[in-house]
Amino acid sequence: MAANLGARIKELRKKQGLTLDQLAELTGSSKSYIWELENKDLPRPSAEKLSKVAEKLGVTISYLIGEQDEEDATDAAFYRNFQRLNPDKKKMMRQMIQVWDDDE
Amino acid sequence: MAANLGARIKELRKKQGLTLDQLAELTGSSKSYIWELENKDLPRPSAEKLSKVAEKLGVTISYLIGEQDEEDATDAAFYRNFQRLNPDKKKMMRQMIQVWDDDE
DNA sequence: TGTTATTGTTCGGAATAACGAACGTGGAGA
DNA sequence: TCTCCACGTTCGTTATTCCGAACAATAACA
Repeated sequence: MAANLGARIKELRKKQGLTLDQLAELTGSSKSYIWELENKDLPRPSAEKLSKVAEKLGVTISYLIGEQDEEDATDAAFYRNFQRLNPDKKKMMRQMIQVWDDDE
Repeated sequence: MAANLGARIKELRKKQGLTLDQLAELTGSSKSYIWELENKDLPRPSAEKLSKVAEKLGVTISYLIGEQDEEDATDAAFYRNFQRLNPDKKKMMRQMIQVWDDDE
């Protein structure tokens, strides 16, 4: 599972110009463990740890685990916008999707 | 962290009328472990396991861990439905939100 | 080049995730 | 009441997480 979890973390970390130590500090982990996440064959981190890492790197856990591909990024962006809507507008969107969900 | 993770899992499981065995089967876990998640003082499940549990229960990991409140969970549910739409419908939703995003 | 920080890597061990299998419990029906 | 059966709980074991601290490599600059 997620043979590329390490690669994704490393890529995002470098993109933000962070060292292992810094990311470790930010996420309440040790740098040796962050290194393991990036380099070990089969990392199976706790949801707690990975959640913090994902948050600091600005992605979701699903993305890191590999359940989400690049294409889903567009959807994720839509979702962030949706969340900012006021309750009335959210409600309208929900109703709309309800209808569409039924056909097909 | 997440003193209520167990409570949330149990609540959602019951709401769906699932037994420990059934949820275990659905998520590739043992029932004894699902029980531990629900009842142990400080469960610290792997992202992998929790991800599957969250998926089957129709919520996000963040919600289970307690980083998300009820409203966010509703939004997340909406999002999952959205993702299942075909591209055309997604596009319409995006356009709609675009307009609404502009005002105010 | 030699020296000093800075960053990355390895290692041993304590804590615990996750399992299977045994055991307890409550409720439906005879 | 007694039996059966579905469901929940406990327990012992193995593998893995996650840590700190030591060690290695790289960068920066005289």
